[in-house]
Amino acid sequence: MPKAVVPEEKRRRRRSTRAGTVLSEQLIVEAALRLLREHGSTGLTARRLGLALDCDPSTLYRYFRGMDEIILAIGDALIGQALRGWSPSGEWRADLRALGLRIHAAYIAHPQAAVLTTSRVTGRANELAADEAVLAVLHSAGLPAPETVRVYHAFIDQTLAFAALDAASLALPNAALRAEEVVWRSTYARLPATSHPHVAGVAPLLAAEMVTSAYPAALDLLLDGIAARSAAVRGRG
Amino acid sequence: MPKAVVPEEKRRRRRSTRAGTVLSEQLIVEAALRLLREHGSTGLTARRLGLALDCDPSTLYRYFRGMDEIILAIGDALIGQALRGWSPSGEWRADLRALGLRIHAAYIAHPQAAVLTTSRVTGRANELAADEAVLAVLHSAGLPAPETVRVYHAFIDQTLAFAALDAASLALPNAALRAEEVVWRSTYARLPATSHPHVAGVAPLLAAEMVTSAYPAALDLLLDGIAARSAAVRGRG
DNA sequence: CGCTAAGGTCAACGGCGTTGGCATAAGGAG
DNA sequence: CTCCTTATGCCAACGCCGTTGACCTTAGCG
Repeated sequence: MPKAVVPEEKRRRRRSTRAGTVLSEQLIVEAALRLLREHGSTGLTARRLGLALDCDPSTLYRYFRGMDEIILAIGDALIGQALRGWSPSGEWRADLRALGLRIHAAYIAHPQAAVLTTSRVTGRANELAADEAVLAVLHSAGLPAPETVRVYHAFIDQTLAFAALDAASLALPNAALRAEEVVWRSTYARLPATSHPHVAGVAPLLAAEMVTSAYPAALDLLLDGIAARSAAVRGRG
Repeated sequence: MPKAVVPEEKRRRRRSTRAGTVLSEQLIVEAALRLLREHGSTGLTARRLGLALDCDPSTLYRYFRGMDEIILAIGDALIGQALRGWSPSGEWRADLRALGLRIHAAYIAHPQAAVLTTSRVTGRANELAADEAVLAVLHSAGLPAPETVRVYHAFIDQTLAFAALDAASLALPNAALRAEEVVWRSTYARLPATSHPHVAGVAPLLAAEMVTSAYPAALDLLLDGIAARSAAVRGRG
């Protein structure tokens, strides 16, 4: 086994596999994303990856220290996509909203991958860029520094948390997904008004609401909260 | 293998294992929680559970259809703990805040278990009771029904999503946890002001803030948002 | 008291991540 | 053009995993 994996930019000798293809980190990550989409969030295995790339599973260890490092590389790719092409407009509320929706959307576009990566912190370039962008936008809202940091934390964690939660629903195997739908349509819709009056009272609305993501609504509520504090600060100051 | 697992309340014959202990669903769930706490969120395996209970792993299949059903039973137990002893005060904001913090706390008390269960919907009794409680509280805030449902969704998903995210951090293996700490103290704290001025500007505040949960702050912002809308409705109505 | 079947045990299957040893060919040095 | 080094591929194996089918034993009912 390699004591240390050769970093991608230092690779000189590129042998081809028995099938003739030449491997690379990028190729592996792309294959992994494909496997995840096709086989679900538990469908990414070294053996399957080897099968998809037509190489021996152990070959992967020449590129990554283990399966976990492959997962981190996938997460890095996702967060990179989120901010690609974004630039601030100068209006803090619109910018914060756009940032949140973009990050959320990037994860949701690959739900099975998101499930594995959303709660991992890497400290890599794309993550840092996102944090800087959010703090820059908040700066323009005019809050004092401690409040800014608190709001930043709430905003970024809420975004990641909802991405993880929504991804988990989307990534459920079909069988489990239908089981959940059945729960909503049968259990919740037929709940007797005597025992659960409030649920029963809004059951049809619930059935329609719960199949969508609550993130946009939660984001807007959060932004309302920030706006209220920002206004209060300006009123005092 | 049993075609159908005998439900707990119908069990008559209770043989003891070779070790003399008599099994039950509750005993198994308790052992599972212990294993999770001791060995991390990936440390719950049928073989280990058998070892802990001093029985053959296959015996577990007399009580649960598989590992996944054991995980659901664990989740059910957690959400049961969250609401035990709670009762509404009548003041919607205080009640909603208490409910959110209680559910969050119940999951956080068992982070390794929470990681496995937070994003699962079971439609079981405790889950329904929690939903009814939240809707009842929101009803007293005086929002129109569609708005109530939207706010309910945002509230409950925010709570579960943060519980999952925070649990994931707490449940990290010690090695990974220290690695993340190092990222915060080294990467973020030493970021040059030229490339990341806003991060650099609040770096010390960040280091202190990011090791805590953002849920209370995010919850308060959400409540602020709800209060603003509730006030607007009352102003119009 | 004797029968039935619930609930225990055992052995085995196929799959997993990971590793050490080995073969081979890429690419620099002369 | 040839030789040497070593990066990078492959193979076989280890010890886990969840799950299953066959078997045995004993609790509890008639």
